[in-house]
Amino acid sequence: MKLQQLRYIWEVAHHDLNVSATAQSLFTSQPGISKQIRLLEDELDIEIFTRSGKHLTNVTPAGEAIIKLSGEILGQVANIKRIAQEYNKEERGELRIACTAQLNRDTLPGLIARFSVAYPEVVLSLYEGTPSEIEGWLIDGEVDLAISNEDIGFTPDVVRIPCASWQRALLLPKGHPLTEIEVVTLKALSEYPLITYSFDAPRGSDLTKAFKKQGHEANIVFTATDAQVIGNYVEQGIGIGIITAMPVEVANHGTLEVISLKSLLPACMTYICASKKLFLRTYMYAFIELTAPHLTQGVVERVFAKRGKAQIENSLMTAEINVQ
Amino acid sequence: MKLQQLRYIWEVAHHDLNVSATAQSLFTSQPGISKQIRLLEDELDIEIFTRSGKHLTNVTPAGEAIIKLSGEILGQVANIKRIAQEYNKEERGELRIACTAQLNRDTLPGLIARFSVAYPEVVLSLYEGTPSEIEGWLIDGEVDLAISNEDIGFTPDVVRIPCASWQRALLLPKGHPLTEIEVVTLKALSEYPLITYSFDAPRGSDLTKAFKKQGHEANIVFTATDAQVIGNYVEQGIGIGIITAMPVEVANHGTLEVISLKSLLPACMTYICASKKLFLRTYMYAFIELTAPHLTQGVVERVFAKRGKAQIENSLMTAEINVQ
DNA sequence: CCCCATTACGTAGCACGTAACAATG
DNA sequence: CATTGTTACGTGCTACGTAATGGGG
Repeated sequence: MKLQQLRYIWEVAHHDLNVSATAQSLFTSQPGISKQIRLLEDELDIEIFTRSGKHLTNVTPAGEAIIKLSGEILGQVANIKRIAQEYNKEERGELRIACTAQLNRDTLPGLIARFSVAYPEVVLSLYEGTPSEIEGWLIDGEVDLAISNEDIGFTPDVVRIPCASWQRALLLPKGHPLTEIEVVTLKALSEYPLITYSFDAPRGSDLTKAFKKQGHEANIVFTATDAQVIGNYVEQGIGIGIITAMPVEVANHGTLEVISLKSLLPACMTYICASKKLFLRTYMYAFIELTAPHLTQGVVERVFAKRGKAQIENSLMTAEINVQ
Repeated sequence: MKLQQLRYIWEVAHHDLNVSATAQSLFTSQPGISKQIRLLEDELDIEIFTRSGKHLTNVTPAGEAIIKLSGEILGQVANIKRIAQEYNKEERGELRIACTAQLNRDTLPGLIARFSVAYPEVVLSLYEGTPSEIEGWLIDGEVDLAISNEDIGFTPDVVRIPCASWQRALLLPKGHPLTEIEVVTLKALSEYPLITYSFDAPRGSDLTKAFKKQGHEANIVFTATDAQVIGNYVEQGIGIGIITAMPVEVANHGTLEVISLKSLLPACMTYICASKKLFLRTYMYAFIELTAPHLTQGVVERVFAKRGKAQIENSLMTAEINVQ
């Protein structure tokens, strides 16, 4: 059994069982992969993939389990490399970050700018996806850190640390009826078409959940990835916007009005997540600390040392800083 | 990076940094290992071992971390092989069991006899050691299952399942003063020299703890590995014996008397343990079930699926059967 | 002076690439 | 017929073993 063989079966399984495509992405030849997989199957005396003629059609149950373990092994091999680099005081390294579209526009650019000044030799890769996709990438070890503002990190092997919370706000055209009301209610909001962020959280957006909880239905007619776009459509009269009160300003000052929904909707939490098995390099701790100043290396190390997610949440909710 | 290189550094670290001895135990040449370690160190650009002249003298901090990860990787590789054999419906396999001396004499022979009738093709290895040693073997993956009657399994990655509890009993020469007393107390026991099992539990024997709890001191003058030997020395008048009321009979019927200590000392619990990361083959489940009939594959699977030791203890203490 | 790790060197094996082949849709 | 996996084959690398070398205790 060779590490490459494990890598090959893992990669093929993650390339829709297409060996040719896998070979291309690994910059090697297709027969090489084919042969190594065959050799591994011979050695283990088991079929990992089912074949129909000249096509890989499926993964056997045994293959399923073996590919999963292979993924963990490859992750630990990557950790060994990280450890070596870290003790070697290498400034170089790699940092793969996943985030949602919203954060990608509003929050990350600033973070990344500051990070890459401090660590110019770290190669940054940024992946944008839905919370579900992000969670999958974390589990598969395809990204190192993830930042999300919807619920994420329910898998036991993913550590989730709350790093900031944002109040929501209502974005209205000037003179809209709701600007006249003293106290805006969910019931009132449910009577207007809403524009908010695109989401695809594995357990549903907490916005829709908040409406449901009071027996109303959020009538979301349009979603966009960032506040600016939402503002534009509010201006067009498509609906009223619900955004997070992020530090970035919406440019449409003249024609729009912002009303805080602090008492009406739950705060929107931003989480930073990583696989519990990841060996964290110094620059990774540094990046986490950039997202929230109280998340020092010591704090994060303690979170990772703990088992059981409940403990983690408790220990951090108290330390959490509420950024408005 | 090759799997063999990881194996080599792990084995060398577990052979007192003696490369020659490691080579012998792996049936390979010493220069081969030496070279591969060097190659790995070159590739990672880091020292794993410190050398003074021609001797390996120490493990570097980085080496420490890398060797630990290597151990986990090798364990998962072993799991892949187990998975392959299992799905291949192989009857063959390997089962390495660790146990304490006491269980090795009194309990295991019967278990193993029954097991090897059911699974004649499984190669059994039995390792006898102190609870501390046993725990180390489990963590290092040098044994698959462990059975211990002292406290063990405090490491987070070790699953501990109670499988039987035994009452303790007093072994006295006929006509001994204690046979006249209606109710034996710890205070009374503390006034006689005691003979009991050898132990080396990581947190101390629960026998001595029981005495301490009531402010007395157990005056243990002699320890032996099994009840038979203890009986012989009780017969010699060296002291009075404290044994577990195991199903095996002490042969010295004529000259000795047995008094139950059920109400005086806590029951002695026997645990079966395994690394949480171990892939359990069918015959391993079968062996566990032999130790306690209520530990069916389904029950054990559920225990392994859970995280956090607290949950495990709770779920099982209730299901536990009290064998007298 | 013994033990031990490293260096030197030769060989057998194997991973990988190119090219031809076969099967699927 | 285009795409994809397998077989065939040649080559260059490398893991491993034997033998020789050198450093410590």
